Amino acid sequence: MIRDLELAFIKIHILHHADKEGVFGIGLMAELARHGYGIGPGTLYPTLAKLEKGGFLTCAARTVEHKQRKYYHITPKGRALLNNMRAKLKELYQEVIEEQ
Amino acid sequence: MIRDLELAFIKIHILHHADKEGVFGIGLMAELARHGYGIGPGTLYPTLAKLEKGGFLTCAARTVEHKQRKYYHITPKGRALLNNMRAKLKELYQEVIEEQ
DNA sequence: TTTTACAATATCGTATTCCGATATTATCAT
DNA sequence: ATGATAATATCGGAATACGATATTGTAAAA
Repeated sequence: MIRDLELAFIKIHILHHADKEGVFGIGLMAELARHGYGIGPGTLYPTLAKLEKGGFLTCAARTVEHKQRKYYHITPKGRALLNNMRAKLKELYQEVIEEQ
Repeated sequence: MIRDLELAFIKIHILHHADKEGVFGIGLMAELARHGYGIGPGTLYPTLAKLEKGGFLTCAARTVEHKQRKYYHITPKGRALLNNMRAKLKELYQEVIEEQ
């Protein structure tokens, strides 16, 4: 009932980070935890897979620091979604925070 | 995959409006449509019922303009949630919009 | 070469949610 | 009473959430 609100914010975070640099599962979990968001592997990995399947992210396996990771990057379609959400976020911010 | 992002924003909208004044189903649908959000009765009414059940909104039936409506108002618990989401929204805004 | 340890990703099952279409309820005018 | 309209409620198939568990890949130790 409430959780989905956080999850939505988490997804926007993911798109935003995937726009700036490659992101991978565990790294994201740590980054999100730093921001006060909790998400476990059972939710995050299927989410990344769905974002890839939907064409918003691309995936490339790479070995870094002796660890096999799947790095995700944003696609043009993903960037379009992100920009769309940015616009909605801006509007929501203005209504819910600025004008009270 | 994407829809839930909009839905989260819609729920925050609902809480925000229910904080300012009484809101009811169809009125909300029109208001949200004005903001570019689409939500049908099959989603909105269960959502309102769940928010009430969760203790975030209270409900009072009233007859206005010859129409029987169920007006929802925010509760202290709902306001706490709203403020929590406001804080997260602010943080997200700063990260995703301001600092690019 | 096997084994061990560890990091990273993937899957499973139950409970919950979404939402278009349809049904139900309430009110007033005729 | 009857009809018209506004508002709310319900149904069912498809999709999602997520803790717990399993699987895969890498490198150092035995």
